[in-house]
Amino acid sequence: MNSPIETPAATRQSERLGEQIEERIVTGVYPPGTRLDEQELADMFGVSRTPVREALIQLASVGLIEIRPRRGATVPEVGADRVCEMFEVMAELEAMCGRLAARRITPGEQCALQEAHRACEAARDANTPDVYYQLNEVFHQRIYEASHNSFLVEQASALHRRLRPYRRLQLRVRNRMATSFNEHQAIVDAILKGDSDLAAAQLRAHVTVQGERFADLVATLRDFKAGS
Amino acid sequence: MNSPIETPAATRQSERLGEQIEERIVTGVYPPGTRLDEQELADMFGVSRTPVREALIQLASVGLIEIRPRRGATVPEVGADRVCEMFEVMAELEAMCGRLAARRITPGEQCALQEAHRACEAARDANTPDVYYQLNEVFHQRIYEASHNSFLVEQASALHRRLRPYRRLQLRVRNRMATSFNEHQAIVDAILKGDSDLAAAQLRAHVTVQGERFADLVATLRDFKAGS
DNA sequence: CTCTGCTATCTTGTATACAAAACGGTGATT
DNA sequence: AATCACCGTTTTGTATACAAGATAGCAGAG
Repeated sequence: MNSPIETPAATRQSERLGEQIEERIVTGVYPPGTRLDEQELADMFGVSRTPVREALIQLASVGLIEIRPRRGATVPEVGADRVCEMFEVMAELEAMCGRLAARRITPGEQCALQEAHRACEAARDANTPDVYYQLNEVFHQRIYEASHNSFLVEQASALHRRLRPYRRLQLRVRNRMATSFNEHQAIVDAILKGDSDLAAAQLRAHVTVQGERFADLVATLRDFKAGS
Repeated sequence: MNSPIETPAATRQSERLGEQIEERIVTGVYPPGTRLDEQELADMFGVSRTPVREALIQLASVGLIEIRPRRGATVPEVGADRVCEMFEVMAELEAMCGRLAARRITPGEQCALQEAHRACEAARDANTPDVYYQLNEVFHQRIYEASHNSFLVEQASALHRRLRPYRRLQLRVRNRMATSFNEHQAIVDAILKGDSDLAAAQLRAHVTVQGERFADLVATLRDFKAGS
């Protein structure tokens, strides 16, 4: 009934603009520190400044950009430490999803979860990280939904989305796909077994690892920079 | 250094408008279902529609109002079940704050926490629920900050703020103040002892109770309505 | 009498115009 | 030569004007 992605009557320009700009931010087209000139964006998208401003305000209130009064909008420098903080919170949110899912998951959702899991397995076997990455999103989304807490689903999804670029960095780390899948397996087992504490712990660890990988990566980059 | 309330260079009108409107929503001046007419608000605040729109968009992206394209902004009917979901998430966020605080709190923050706690005690002894309510906010904020995760502080603060009206409902429930203070005591003890698991559990319970109280209240109201 | 279709009005969404503040550059002074 | 002050330019913030979609009321048909 509800199609997963719906933009039916998204009549509002600013909505679309917001998504476009967000896309450019998370994909690195607008790297941190970029100044977002309203007129420039307006010209680029062929609209006036008004919808651009509305889009920027919306992005700002989600934390994706920073608007300082009278000084314009900029893509914030997201200090690595802050990203780690976000992973820390994400780990807890996912753990919570897992805990609730283990207790509340319905038979239908069990099937959906296993299906998503098997799809990941196929991507692993095919050694296609990009596909795995996408299916991984679905897998986690299934767990969110199984928590039967719509507010939690929204919060978790939002943060997950915001962390996407940093997770993407680790895509091709050695064996990451296989390791990730094994962790998924343990998570699925725990949830289906109804062991909420175990599911929470597994998910927390699964996400925490991602945060640590990110920290490792940053540290490596820093050393690289210092050494050059 | 940082004064608790600061609006130093809040040059942007929409910022101020947003706070004003938010205040009216959470205090019930604009009850759920209210239609927020842009022109009306503009006239009321003596500004044009532009800043009003910006304020509304900001509120919408935080979830405080709902904007349906071409159909205006309304204060959403927040179904009781959704509020319960929010309390469920809040409990976990606070638990996380407690867990981290127990591990990371600094001596200075220990003092600040105890100070806030003693202030609550005074309010309890004076039997002044309104004062206790305010000091309770400070107390929880202290714990947030002691987590040393600024992102978490932001998230927790935002949700805490959003749940304010529902927490307020329980202010004068019998013995609530005394019970709350006792729970606070256990939380403080756990944090100062450095027992992160205990601190998390205590805080989770402390918040969960609030959610349950709210559910009780709703159920009571429903029965009352049905019986009348 | 009810239901449907049209129209008038109102409200939202977007564009443009105007005011004020911040930024940059130039020139004078020490 | 360096620093500070002043002025012009640029950009944000707000107001107004205009276009298009939605709502409500009325009239006519069944």
